[in-house]
Amino acid sequence: MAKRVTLTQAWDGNADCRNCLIRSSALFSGLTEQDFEQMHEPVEQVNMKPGQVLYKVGDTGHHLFTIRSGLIKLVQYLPDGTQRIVRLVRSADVLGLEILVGSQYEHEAVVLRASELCRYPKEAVTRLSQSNPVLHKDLMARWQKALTDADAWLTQLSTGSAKKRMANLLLRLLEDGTDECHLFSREDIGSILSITIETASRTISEFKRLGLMKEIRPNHFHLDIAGLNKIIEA
Amino acid sequence: MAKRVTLTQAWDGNADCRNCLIRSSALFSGLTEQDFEQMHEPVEQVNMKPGQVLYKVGDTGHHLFTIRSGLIKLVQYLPDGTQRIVRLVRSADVLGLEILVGSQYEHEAVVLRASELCRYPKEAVTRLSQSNPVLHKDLMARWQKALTDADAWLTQLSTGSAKKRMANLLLRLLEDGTDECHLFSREDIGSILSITIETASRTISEFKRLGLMKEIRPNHFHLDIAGLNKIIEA
DNA sequence: CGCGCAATTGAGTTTCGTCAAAATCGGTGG
DNA sequence: CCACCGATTTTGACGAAACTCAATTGCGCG
Repeated sequence: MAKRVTLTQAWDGNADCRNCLIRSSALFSGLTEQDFEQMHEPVEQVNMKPGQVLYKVGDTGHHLFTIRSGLIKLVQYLPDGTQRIVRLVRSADVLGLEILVGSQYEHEAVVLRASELCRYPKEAVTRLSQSNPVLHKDLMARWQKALTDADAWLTQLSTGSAKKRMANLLLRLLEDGTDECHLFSREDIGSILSITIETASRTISEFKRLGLMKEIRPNHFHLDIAGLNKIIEA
Repeated sequence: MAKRVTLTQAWDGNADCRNCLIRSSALFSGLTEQDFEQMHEPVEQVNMKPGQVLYKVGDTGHHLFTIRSGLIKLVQYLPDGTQRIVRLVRSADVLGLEILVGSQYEHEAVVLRASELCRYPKEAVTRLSQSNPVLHKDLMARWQKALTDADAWLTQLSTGSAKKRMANLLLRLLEDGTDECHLFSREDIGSILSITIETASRTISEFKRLGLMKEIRPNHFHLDIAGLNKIIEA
């Protein structure tokens, strides 16, 4: 699953980071050649398929990840055993920041759509974040983004009626630039919105009936953006 | 509201930070004398009373705060105008981290219980976080704590039945070491748990009837911790 | 073709929100 | 000290929303 990169290639990796097509998502785009030479372990690229688990709650973590493409869910479990999805991470987000502070992951990270990740050794991130101001600033920005996302998750997806929550989720899943979106299983939708799969299904059916969404192909929808916004504001 | 401290006194402030009784809550406890000398603006202590507003959403922020004592709510507003409390901050927490990245506060910060705060100039924090490894690490730890809190807020206070949420809230409000807790207005409880004030009131009444909580003095309760935990796990 | 799993739909129950009225609390002024 | 006022809280009755349990449909895959 992880494509090994040798130490010399790590400098190629450097070039990769600095010229990365998805530069905004690479953590190490601001690093110098020196920085890379001091790394004991190279940055590796990891490709994962839907359903695979990147890490679990309580795993001792040695790596952080950024997402180049794809979609991953972060899950936590409640005392009564049910699961709750607390965040979706996608291109330009980081996974595993928590291990810079503690040593264990706090979520279970499960792949929803085939994903390309970059894997960074914790030790290197810790050390370089102190010496490299660009990485330092970038790291803070990503931490803050995660926090802002968490707040939005709470206010948009966990507050109000099922219809409002669903509308918010749909709009949030819009492929950028279009008015289309992919959906995933009703079970995942349920544990995002904190509703049952039946309510999720019924709400979607109702939206289809109202013309707020049209199914183009299985789980791929065209959305009536204005209409959904009306529901949210109502 | 802000007690001015002169530049010379800022060095006293240094001593204060380093010997702070609530050391864990002071941001600058790891700073050197040099660090303090380079500061253009001193650290100030701010005292605030219930109801006062520390900052609002969109305010341009020049200061971060730590809480020495007291309790503050962070509020965001929904599209339909209702408000949602997204976090409670208390001793050892930081407020306003977001301005290290953006420039505006993302919440409205309102005092719930009389609070003593330390106020740090953004500029100093930004600069020192790069040069001082202790502050650097501390800052990351606090950012992560905010994120962990946000996740727990979601799973414990925004998921499940009103009874479970209320039980979680009560246990979370326990004064440490005791089995007692203060409550605040039903309206605040409502916008923490995302329920109406009526449901909040009814749930509390029911808990009292079941002997899960006894009102010692107004809004001050003795809790049946084991009993409340049973509700959560059910 | 049929099996298994996910999604949908239906019926009945529970929970929660809404609207309205009563009770309680805190403070003010007579 | 008490009476009165406004605001908050509590309680009640009703309706709407969401959950539960169950049956049905639809779909992918062997």
